[in-house]
Amino acid sequence: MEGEGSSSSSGSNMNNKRANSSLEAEVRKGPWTMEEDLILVNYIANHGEGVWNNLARSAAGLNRTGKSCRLRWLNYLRPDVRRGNITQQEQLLIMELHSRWGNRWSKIARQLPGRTDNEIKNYWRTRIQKRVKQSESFNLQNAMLADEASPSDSHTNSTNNSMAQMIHPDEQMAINTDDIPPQLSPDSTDYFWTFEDFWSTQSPDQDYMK
DNA sequence: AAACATCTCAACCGCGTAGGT
DNA sequence: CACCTACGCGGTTGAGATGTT
Repeated sequence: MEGEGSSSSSGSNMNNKRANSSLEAEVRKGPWTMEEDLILVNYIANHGEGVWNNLARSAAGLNRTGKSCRLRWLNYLRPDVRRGNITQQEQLLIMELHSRWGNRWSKIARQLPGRTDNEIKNYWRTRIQKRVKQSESFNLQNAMLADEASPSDSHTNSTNNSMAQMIHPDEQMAINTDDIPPQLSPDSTDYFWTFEDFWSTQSPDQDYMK
């Protein structure tokens, strides 16, 4: 279904070293060079973005697929791409939107100007999801301990504090809980989690970045 | 200082879908 | 309606960076 041959090459032999093989004349893969970036930026400056396969064919000196060009532009070269750490505000928004929409990264990214779906997806997987998993096991341990200590007492009550209580007042404006449906949409069950899960692992002054 | 482990993120792939013929 | 092409999305990979022993 794709006209640019993505299916014709095995994913297991596609890094930079391999790109310098005899096949390079056909299509380059792997990390972009500064020269390639310049060619792409100049071409888009002159012709506008879109029609990526045309671009890939027409831009002299650029032996990339249209798909690769699109990705490079959208995720890295576009002037309005924000680079650098995700702010705490952005993090909260990502968490809220993910709880609402699941892994709809491009949809989430549209709510964060300058951030790309790829960046948000990576951020979620490497930072947030990791903490959620940690907190799940942590909560499980706590639950077991609580059951041993006082079987009649519900340990779940402790997680029923509203998220607003745990978030700095400045950040509460980013969260409109009225917009959050009572339950997730059916397609988001893979990554169901709660803010309580996340914040239970955080101390107030903790640095969220790296 | 070296070896090993873990993390990050740019880039790839496969798939679904929209639009044109 | 069937087919083809192009685009966009989400999942995954792996090289390089960073941390730990």
